[in-house]
Amino acid sequence: MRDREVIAKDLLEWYDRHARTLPWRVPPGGGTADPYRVWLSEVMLQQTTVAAVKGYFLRFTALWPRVEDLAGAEDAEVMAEWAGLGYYARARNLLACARAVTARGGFPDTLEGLAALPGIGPYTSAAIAAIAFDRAETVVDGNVERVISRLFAIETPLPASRPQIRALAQSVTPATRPGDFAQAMMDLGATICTPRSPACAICPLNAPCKARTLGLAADLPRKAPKKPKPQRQGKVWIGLSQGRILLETRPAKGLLGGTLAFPSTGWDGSDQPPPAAADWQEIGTAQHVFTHFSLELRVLLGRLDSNPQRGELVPLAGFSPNALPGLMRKAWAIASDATAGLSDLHENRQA
DNA sequence: AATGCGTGGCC
DNA sequence: TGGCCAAGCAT
Repeated sequence: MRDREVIAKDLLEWYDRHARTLPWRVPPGGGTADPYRVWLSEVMLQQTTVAAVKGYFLRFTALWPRVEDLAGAEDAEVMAEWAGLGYYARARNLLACARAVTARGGFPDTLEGLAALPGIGPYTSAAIAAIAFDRAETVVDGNVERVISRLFAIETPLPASRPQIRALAQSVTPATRPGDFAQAMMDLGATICTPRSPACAICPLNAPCKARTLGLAADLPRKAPKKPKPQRQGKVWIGLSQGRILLETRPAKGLLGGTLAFPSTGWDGSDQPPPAAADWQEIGTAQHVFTHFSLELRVLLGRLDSNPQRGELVPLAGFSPNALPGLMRKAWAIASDATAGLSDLHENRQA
């Protein structure tokens, strides 16, 4: 048996004993999983931790058990359920994908067919093809990049090393149980071959691992230096009027695209006046860190004198901060604290 | 090819 | 505590 085959065999034996139990997962050797659940979980897991995804996955599948159910949901409903998970383009693409899949009568079962759908790229198409359709596709995500970089002691920094990593990952992908192999690589990366202080002593691949042999495991993969994060500033207006609160749906593209939000300005490239005349008072500052900048958002609270020029007044009784993205939840929390004595806000807030 | 795009947890 | 990191995709 060749070295590369031994790697797959040893990893699958480890997975048979140590696979994590996850809501979207079929036990090792249990065959293929429901493509809808595989797809939904993989999209949610893009750049997102398992711990953060679990609750969202359970709520989505309870609300929409089949892809046809999700396809029939309203845009705003899906955005509200996604709120807090981040990377909101995923939610918009999720719905577009569900509708495309429903229109064509089910998920395509090939890499190329899957990759043509919105929100499904090289990683996700390979994951669905392998896990749901038992195709011998090679899945390359952040875990696989780390495991392969160490296994073969690749010292070229990411992202330049990607082509080499992909070729080596393909060379260890087995023809049988490709889905279990993909999930095994990810479990290994998540639990043993971790970014810092990898647990080489209990790793099923420690014998063939070149980085371990060279004492380099914790130093790989090397990465190109990151750019500094600029600091941005902005304002957000939380407007109240007769038991209603002023909200708007953000433009479909760009920062927090398509999410429900309080009107704001200055931090996202926009430069806007207050959305309405009101006794605006600055009550605090929300601190938030996005992928490529940090933000100080000054929170203004006011009672409207007249109808707003943008946004929509929504009854407080029908408003839940859970439908807002994280940044806007922080702004709301500041307003909520500042008005602890005001009945207007709190009689409807059963936190 | 490099950049834009969230959030929470970790040490 | 601030930087780093997590099952990437679109453009």
